[in-house]
Amino acid sequence: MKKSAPTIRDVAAAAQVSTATVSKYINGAQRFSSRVEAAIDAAVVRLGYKSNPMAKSMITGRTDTIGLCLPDIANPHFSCILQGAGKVAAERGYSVLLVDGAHAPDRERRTLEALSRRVDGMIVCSRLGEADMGWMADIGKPLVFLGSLAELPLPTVAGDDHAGGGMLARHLQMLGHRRIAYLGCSASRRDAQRIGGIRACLDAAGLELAVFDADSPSLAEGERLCSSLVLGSRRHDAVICYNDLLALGFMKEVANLGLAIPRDLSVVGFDNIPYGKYTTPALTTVDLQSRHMGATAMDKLLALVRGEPVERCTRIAPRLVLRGSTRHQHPG
Amino acid sequence: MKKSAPTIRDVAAAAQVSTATVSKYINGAQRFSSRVEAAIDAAVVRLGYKSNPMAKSMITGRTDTIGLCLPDIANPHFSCILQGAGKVAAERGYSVLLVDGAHAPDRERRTLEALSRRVDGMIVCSRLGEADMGWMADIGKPLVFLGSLAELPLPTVAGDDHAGGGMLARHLQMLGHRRIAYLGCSASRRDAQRIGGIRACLDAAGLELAVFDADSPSLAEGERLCSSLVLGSRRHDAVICYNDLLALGFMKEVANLGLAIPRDLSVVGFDNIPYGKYTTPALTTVDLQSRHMGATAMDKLLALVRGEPVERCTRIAPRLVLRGSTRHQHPG
DNA sequence: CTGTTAGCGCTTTCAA
DNA sequence: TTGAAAGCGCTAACAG
Repeated sequence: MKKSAPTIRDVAAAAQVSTATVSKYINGAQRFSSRVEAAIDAAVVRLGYKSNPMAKSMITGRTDTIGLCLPDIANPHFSCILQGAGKVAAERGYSVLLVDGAHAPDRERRTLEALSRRVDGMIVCSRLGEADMGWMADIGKPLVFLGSLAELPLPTVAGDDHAGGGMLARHLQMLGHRRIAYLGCSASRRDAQRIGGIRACLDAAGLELAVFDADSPSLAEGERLCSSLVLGSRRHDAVICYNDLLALGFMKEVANLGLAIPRDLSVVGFDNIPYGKYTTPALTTVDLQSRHMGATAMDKLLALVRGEPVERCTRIAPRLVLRGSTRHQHPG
Repeated sequence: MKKSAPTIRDVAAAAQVSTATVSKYINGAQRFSSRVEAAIDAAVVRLGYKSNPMAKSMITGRTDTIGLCLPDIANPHFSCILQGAGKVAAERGYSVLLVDGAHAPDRERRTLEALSRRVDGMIVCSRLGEADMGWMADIGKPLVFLGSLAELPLPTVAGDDHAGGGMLARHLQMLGHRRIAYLGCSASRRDAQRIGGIRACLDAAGLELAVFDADSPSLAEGERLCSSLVLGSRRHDAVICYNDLLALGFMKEVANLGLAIPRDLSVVGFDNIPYGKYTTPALTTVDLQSRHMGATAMDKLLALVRGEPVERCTRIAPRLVLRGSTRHQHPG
C-alpha cells in the first residue's frame, strides 16, 4: 500500500536519475540518452506517476485554464459562445473555468478578481455598464471582452449591433412596414446599440420607433409584454425584439391573442438561436454567429496569453436570416 | 514599482508578525490579539495582498473547484443541468471546470483523468457504455455520475427513464393511438431505458412499437428522419422521440410534408426543454427536471467531498407535461 | 547529456 | 497567543 501518490522524486529514484532530468524529460523540454529515457518511462508506468498540476502551476505561473464569464448560460446565444470557445480551448490543451454571471451579479468584481488568480486569461461578457468596469483593465491577466466598448482600452470581440439593427429596420421598411416597435431590454449592454442602428435607419425614412422595455431578455418577458404592444392604442405592424428569446415568447402570445404572424404583424429578433427556425412561422433574425464569436474570442485570448500582438477590436459581421415571421412582399 | 505580487511573507514583515500567524488569521483558523489582527488587516490592505490559490492548493490538496463533464452543452437539457449545478457550486464557494465531452469523445478517459487532478470532485455524464467506464471508479476523486448504472458502484443522480417512457406510452395509448413509433438514438445511454419503459407499457396492451434510430439526438436528425416514419408503408399515428430536440426537428418537417400535428399524428419528446412550449403546436414531453438534476448532483458531490455519507442512487421523478402536440381526446 | 541546488508561496506541526 | 522551521511537488538556473 502506498502512502500517497508518487512524486517526481519517486520516479527519479526508481529510474536512478535526478528529479531535474525527470522534470525536463516529462515536459519534453529536453531529450536524453535512450537508456535514461527508457528508465524514466518504465518508472513512470510502474509507479503510475502523474505530475501534480498545482505544484507545477505554482512555479510556472501558468494554469492552462481560461476563465469564461457569461451572463446567462441557459440562453442558447451564450451556450453557443461557450461551445465555440470551449472547442478552441480544448484543441489547444486548455480547460475552461465557467462563471455564470447570473448567480452573483452584485459581486461580479470579487468573483472575477478571485478567478483571475486561477487562470491564464479570461473572456468576459458582462451586463455591467462601462463606467463600472474600469477594474477589468487592471485585473492582471490577459482579458478579452465580449461586446463593444467606447472608452475602455480592453481587447474586444463583438458583433456589430448597430449594423444588425439597421439591417432589420431596413428589411422591415422595404417590406412596407411603417409602424415599427422595438421590444428592448435596457438591462442588457447591447440594447442601446441595437436601438441606435434601428433609429438611424428609421430616422432617415422619417419613421417613428415606439420603444418598450423588458425586465430581462427572456421567453417569459416576451410573452408578458406582448399584449401591451399588440393591443395598445397604436397598432404596430412590426416588432423588433432585443433577442430571439423575447421574440419567441412574443410570437407565442401573439398567437394566443388570436393574431397571425406575419399577416397581422411581422416579428424579428437578434442572435439566430437554433430554435427560431422551428417555430411557426420561423423567426427572421440577425445571426450574430455566436459559436464563431466564442471561438474567435478564445483564439484572440490565447494569442494574448502567448504574448502575441492582437488587434484591439475584432468585429464579427452580422447576417440577416430571412424566415417566415416577416412578410416577403409588400402588404396590400 | 513592485517586483511582483506581495506574498504572505511581505504581509508578515509589514505587520511585524510571523507568516504562520498571517496564514492562520487569513484562513480564519485561529484568532489573535486585536493588535495583531489589526496590523495584519492593515498590511493586507496596504499591500493589496491576495493569497495565491495554487500554492494553497498544493499544500491542502483542495482546489475549491468541481469538474463537470457533459456530452453537449448546446443541448438545453444540459445547459440547464449546468445552470443548476453551477448555482449550487457558486453558493458554496466552488468554481466549475467544464468539459464538453463532444470535443474529444475518443479520449474522454484521458481528459477526465487529467481533470481529476485539478478538482475536488467531478460530475460526469457520458455516452460511454457502462463496460467502458470501470476506470471512473478508480479516478481517485469523489465522482457523481449523471444517469443510471446497472453494475458500476458509482453514486448516481438520474431521472427515471423507464418510468418516463411508460408515462408517454400510456398517455398515447389512452388517447387512442395504436400505431406508435419510437424515434430513438442508440448512441445515447438512456435510449435503451426509455425504449424499455415504452415497450413494457405497449406489450401489456398488445401493441407493437416500430423503432427508428437517429445518428445523434439533434434537431437536424429529427428533420432528416421524419419522412421515413411519416411517409413509410406503415402509417404511424404517434411518434415518441428520444428527446425534445429530435421532436422539434421532426415536427417542423411534418409540417413541411403537409401533415398536421396532432390531427394526423401525435408527437412527444423527453426533457422538457424551454423551447418545446413555443412551437406550434407546443410539445407534449416528459419533464426530467434538468435544473433540479444538476443542482442535486452538485449537492450530492459536495457532500461526498466533505466526506459525508450519501445514498448511492438518487432518482428524480419525471413528470408528464401535456401540450398541444398530442390529441386531448380520442380520435374519431 | 545529467545533476546540484535553490527556492515558488503557503500551511502545519511543534515549541515557546 | 505567537513563531520557527520543515517541507508540499515541482521547475529553473547553473554547473559539470
